[in-house]
Amino acid sequence: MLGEMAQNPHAEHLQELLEGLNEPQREAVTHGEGPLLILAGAGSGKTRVLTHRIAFLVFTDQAQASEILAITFTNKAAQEMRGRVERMLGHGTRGMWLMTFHAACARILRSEAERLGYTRQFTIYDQADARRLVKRSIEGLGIDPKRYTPVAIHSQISSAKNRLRDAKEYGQMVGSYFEQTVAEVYGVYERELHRMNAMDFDDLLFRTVNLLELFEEVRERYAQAFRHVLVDEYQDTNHAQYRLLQLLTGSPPTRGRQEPAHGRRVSLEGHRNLAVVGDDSQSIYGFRGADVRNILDFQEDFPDARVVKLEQNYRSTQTILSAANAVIANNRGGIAKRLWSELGEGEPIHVRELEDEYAEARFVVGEIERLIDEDPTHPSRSEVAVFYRTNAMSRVLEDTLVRREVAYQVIGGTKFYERAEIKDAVAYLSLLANPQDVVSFTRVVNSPRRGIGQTSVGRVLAHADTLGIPIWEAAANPAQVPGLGAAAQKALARFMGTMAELRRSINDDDPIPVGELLEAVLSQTGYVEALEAERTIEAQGRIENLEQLVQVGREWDATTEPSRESLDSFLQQIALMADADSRRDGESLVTLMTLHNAKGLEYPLVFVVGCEDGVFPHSRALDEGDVEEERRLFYVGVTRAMRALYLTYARRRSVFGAPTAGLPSRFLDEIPPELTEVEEQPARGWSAPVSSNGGARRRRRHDGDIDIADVGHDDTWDGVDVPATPIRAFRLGQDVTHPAFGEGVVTGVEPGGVVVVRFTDDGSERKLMAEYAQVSGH
DNA sequence: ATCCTGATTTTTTTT
DNA sequence: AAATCAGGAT
Repeated sequence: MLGEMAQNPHAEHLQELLEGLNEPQREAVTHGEGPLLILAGAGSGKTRVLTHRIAFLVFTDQAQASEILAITFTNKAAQEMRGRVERMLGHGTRGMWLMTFHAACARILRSEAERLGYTRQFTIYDQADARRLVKRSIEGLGIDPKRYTPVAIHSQISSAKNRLRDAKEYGQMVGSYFEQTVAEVYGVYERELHRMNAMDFDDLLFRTVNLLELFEEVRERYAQAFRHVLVDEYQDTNHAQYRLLQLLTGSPPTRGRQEPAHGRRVSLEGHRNLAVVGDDSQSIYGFRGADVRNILDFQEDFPDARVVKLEQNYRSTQTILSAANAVIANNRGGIAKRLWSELGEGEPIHVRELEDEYAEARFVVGEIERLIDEDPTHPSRSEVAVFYRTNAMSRVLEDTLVRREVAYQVIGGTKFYERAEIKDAVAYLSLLANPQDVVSFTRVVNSPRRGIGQTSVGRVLAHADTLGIPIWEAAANPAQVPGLGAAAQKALARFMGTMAELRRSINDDDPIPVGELLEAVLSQTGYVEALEAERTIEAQGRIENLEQLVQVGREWDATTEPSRESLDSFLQQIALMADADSRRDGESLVTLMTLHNAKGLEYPLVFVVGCEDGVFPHSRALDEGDVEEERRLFYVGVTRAMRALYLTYARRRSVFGAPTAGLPSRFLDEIPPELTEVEEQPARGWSAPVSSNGGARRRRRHDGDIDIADVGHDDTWDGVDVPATPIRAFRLGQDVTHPAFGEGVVTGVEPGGVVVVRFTDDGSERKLMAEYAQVSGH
């Protein structure tokens, strides 16, 4: 290898490339042909290894840029990795396939779609679209969607697809009435998708596997095109992805655990140049079909695989690592590894008990402010991250951050592309691109309202069904639709006239840029006009969102040649966009996200809130006995922290609006006490008005206040029993304090325990449930 | 066809 | 507490 390097024209680059890598890292980077397993503990520099390896392969002429397929977990990660590789190579990497599994599959399918009976304009349905279609399939079969919810059935179908089982195969192995129902729905759903020229997320993987299994020449073509395949986050791959890698790299003979043969057997000869990177301790996507065994069994799959373990951590203090090691040791099995760091002990892990989620948020924000102002290193807000188990938990944090005027960003939750107006606009484009797209049609046909209601839409759908024609064709001839009223006919004709005109602009020889098309759609369909007519702040916000979308379209046009294709790929990109992709760094914003979204990231200062049993580990995981995945998630959270780690829990937290008592997470007990610094709040009565020193000041109850109910456990303070959450009666004109909204005055008391409060902070008037809202009187 | 209201559900986590 | 949904009124 060294001799090879000496003669290499890129020799100086190579040397530079290997400098600063530790021994195992270097081994992984310079590994030549054949299978390679990199077991990369958290913070051990795996992205570095991946990017350096890609550059190494190119510099040593083992692969052209275009011969590399590198799979990452998010588009953002792919983007970042591409940037790094380009800097190392000193030139662009056009032609290198550096993307997510889903994006790579969509791209392959785009060019081979006809072989599977699709057109290249096929639509990609997201979860919500897919669910809607599942619901329709259920109803179409005359099954009560109350009995079996679309969510439950879709999740069964999804996991079947991840296991590469089609409806027929699924139907052959049903073991319960529920599964029998799923099998029937699955069959209808499958047919409907195909008829609509549409695929859901799982199909992207499944259909690509189908394609490669059915057409040996296609498989060969791609297998040869990708001389080197690299996969990041291998511990979170599912069976379909595993099979896909087999097909591309010519992988192991059938493994014992493998799913029963389906489709035809393909000989799996290939170059076997597969390098996977992962950490079984960070496998956190089991719920979505990820199978840790893929990484655990890699050495069985490839007995000749080179295995490299990266155990030196360059990210965190030894204290943080020791805590992580101790916690994860409670999981059984797994690949033994011991993370260590040269960064010194650092500060202890801060564990804090707070009264409720509001106190918790106040503590977190207060601590962030304190650190930014007082810490000698003067960290920027961008160095701070707050993690939580579920998206809903961001709300209280956000309220507090807004009130204290701390700039922040939230990753996830309601995504930009999931907002109704954005989905509508995109659905218009989808329907224009794919005239068979029934889901988009039903979404936009009466949005804005044009007098085409459910019944009329149903008639058009049924008509298209019976004739077996695309929905566009059925709708374009309203007179032929049986039973359609005169008014509906007219409205539909008018709508389809507009659509036909728009469609002409994309089929022209001189195709319209995406940005312009979007603008044309929004104005000609009357969408923006309808919003303007609403004259509400909300509608104004929607219009602004749409303007943003048009801007995204324009940016797309700036980087893409206008062609019929560009609309298709624009739609594909939007469909596969993830929350994590919107992350901005270096903008001095505190970052809020779920623990799942935190994978692969690092921050100097990390807060993990809601460390309570039932919250984290999540109660549902406890029910299902899957604490180990939750523990891995905790492990992921802890190992994101570089310098300081705060773990907080609340004694009381509102769940579904009802106060619930909580106990510290079992994971906290698993951290050796000598690594922590614990501060427990003195027990406190109820949520008293925030005193500026944050102290727990006991408030006296008002004479005449009536407790309607006692909720939660009793706490003791000063030896006096105080109900945890007393419910009180409110009087008009009374001054009150709300933990999130601040000071206010009661302007109304309504039946059913509702109080109306006008808040001084923002002048807003809000109706609050006295029973649940944490309002305290003065 | 559309709007309103009361009931019911929602919280795992996401490409 | 908020969002979604179904059923009924207009």
